[in-house]
Amino acid sequence: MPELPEVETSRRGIEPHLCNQKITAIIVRNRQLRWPISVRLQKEATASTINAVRRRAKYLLIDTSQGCIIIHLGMSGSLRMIDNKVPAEKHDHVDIVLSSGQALRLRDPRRFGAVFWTKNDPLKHLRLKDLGKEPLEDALTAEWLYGQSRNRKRAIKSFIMDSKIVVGVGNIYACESLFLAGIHPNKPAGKLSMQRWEKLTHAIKDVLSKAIKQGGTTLKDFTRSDGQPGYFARQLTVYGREGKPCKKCGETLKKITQGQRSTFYCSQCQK
DNA sequence: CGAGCAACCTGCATGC
DNA sequence: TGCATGCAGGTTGCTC
Repeated sequence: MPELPEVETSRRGIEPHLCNQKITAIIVRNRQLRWPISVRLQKEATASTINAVRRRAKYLLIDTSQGCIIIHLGMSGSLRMIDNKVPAEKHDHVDIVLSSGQALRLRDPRRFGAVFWTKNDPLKHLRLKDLGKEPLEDALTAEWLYGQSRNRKRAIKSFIMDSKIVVGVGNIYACESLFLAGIHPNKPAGKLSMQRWEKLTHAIKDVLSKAIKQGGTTLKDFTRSDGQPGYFARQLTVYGREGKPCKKCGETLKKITQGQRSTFYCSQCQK
């Protein structure tokens, strides 16, 4: 159930185990993910060498000497490093087996995730080419968001979750960011003042980077077969806390539905 | 442009 | 114990 911090935490966890390794085999037990896994993946990536593990939005990019493996974890995907003798369990769909004797194993019960293979620039891939700004990069500024939001009537929550604008702000962190910035989730994006955009931009960067930092400390060993690599305890202020008191003012937190997703907020703190 | 909805799929909590 | 229901951290793509 990964949002951007989980994906970045996964990236950091697997990177040292993957870099400079040769891929000796790719085992696909079930190709039917969000999009079917191409047979070319096994044919063309086997025997290649891994050069780097990058991230763009919630996509992991495994650069190899022959092309790039693009992985999205969807709602329920997780990655871990395993000893390649460890038997696969029910939802373990893909193993990327390495010369070290380890393998990168993808588990995804709901199969909303995806694995793509491309020989071209992965950033030009159909699923990546129209993605918006990275929230943690300096290029994402309040000024830019303010400009993008002018004359837009969409609810602010749906606006910041739009991956054509800014990537990586999932349902949890959208709720948390809006609370931190004191902005009502239904506020039309185009009506936010520059000052409030500054607060919100800061809140988004703050919430995401703190979650990554926390993931980094909680996630010590990505190679163990127990535990749940990629997941870590979150300290949430509003998400999932409807009916409970606001940690700031004590008001009972509310839950509404926006675009088929649950939104949690405090009607006192967020206007 | 944007709201609303269905779709992809499985697991889990809840209530009867 | 079984069964039905509703919900879940993502994303695409359609209609109106």
